[in-house]
Amino acid sequence: MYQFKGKEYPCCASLTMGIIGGKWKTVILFHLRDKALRYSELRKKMPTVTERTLSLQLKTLEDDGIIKRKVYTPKPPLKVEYSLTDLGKTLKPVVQSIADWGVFVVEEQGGPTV
Amino acid sequence: MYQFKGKEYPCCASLTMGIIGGKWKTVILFHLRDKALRYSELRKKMPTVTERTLSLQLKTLEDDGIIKRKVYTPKPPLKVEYSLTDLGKTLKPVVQSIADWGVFVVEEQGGPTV
DNA sequence: CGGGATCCGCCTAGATACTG
DNA sequence: CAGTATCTAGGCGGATCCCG
Repeated sequence: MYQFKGKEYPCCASLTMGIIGGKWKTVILFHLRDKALRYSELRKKMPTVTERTLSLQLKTLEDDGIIKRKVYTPKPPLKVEYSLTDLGKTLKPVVQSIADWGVFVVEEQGGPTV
Repeated sequence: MYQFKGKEYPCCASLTMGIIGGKWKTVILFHLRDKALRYSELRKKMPTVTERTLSLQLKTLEDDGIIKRKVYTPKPPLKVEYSLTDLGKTLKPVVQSIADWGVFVVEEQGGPTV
């Protein structure tokens, strides 16, 4: 049994998936892997996600201590940037290998435009 | 846009997650990472999964060409073994890094029994 | 032994409208 | 600009029973 943030997981692999699993979280982490991004910048990089879902996933990642949210303006219009925490940075190799495999598979079978 | 098995993904990372995402698939792949296992052996290693879900996830992974199913007996009681395909073996580094991070996190914060 | 069939609950995520 | 509120649906996964 593995535990993290009060949740229990039957396997070390499922713990990680509990944190970065779901349809969008790895995509968010992938885009934040080497620079902070504003909310609107993330939306541009993820055109098919809804505002609500993006917002929810960001909050979940923040609660899990993977990303941090920094507000720059005291009053609207707000400027908010998201970036990886130190813990989040330890996920970079994981996210990278996930992303690499996606590229690998597309290049292997079928190929993209090649 | 990335494609695999007729499905479209907005990001290379989401493609991979489309294949190994979900609550159980990485756990299955983790247990199959270096040896073939029977259905009942997988169940023992994953006590909290239901038969239906395990069966469903195995079939999905098989359809995606990640694992293969080999039947050894012509009549019941059946002996069936699951193992990684060549494509599935290319996922081993990904699954390994996912599993490693789970172990890392547990050791970092809180620690297990230590 | 290794599942398939059925039924169902819950959570994830989508659509849309609205606000500090 | 960066979200929140509400409502909804679809699918994942659980429980149970049954069959080759």
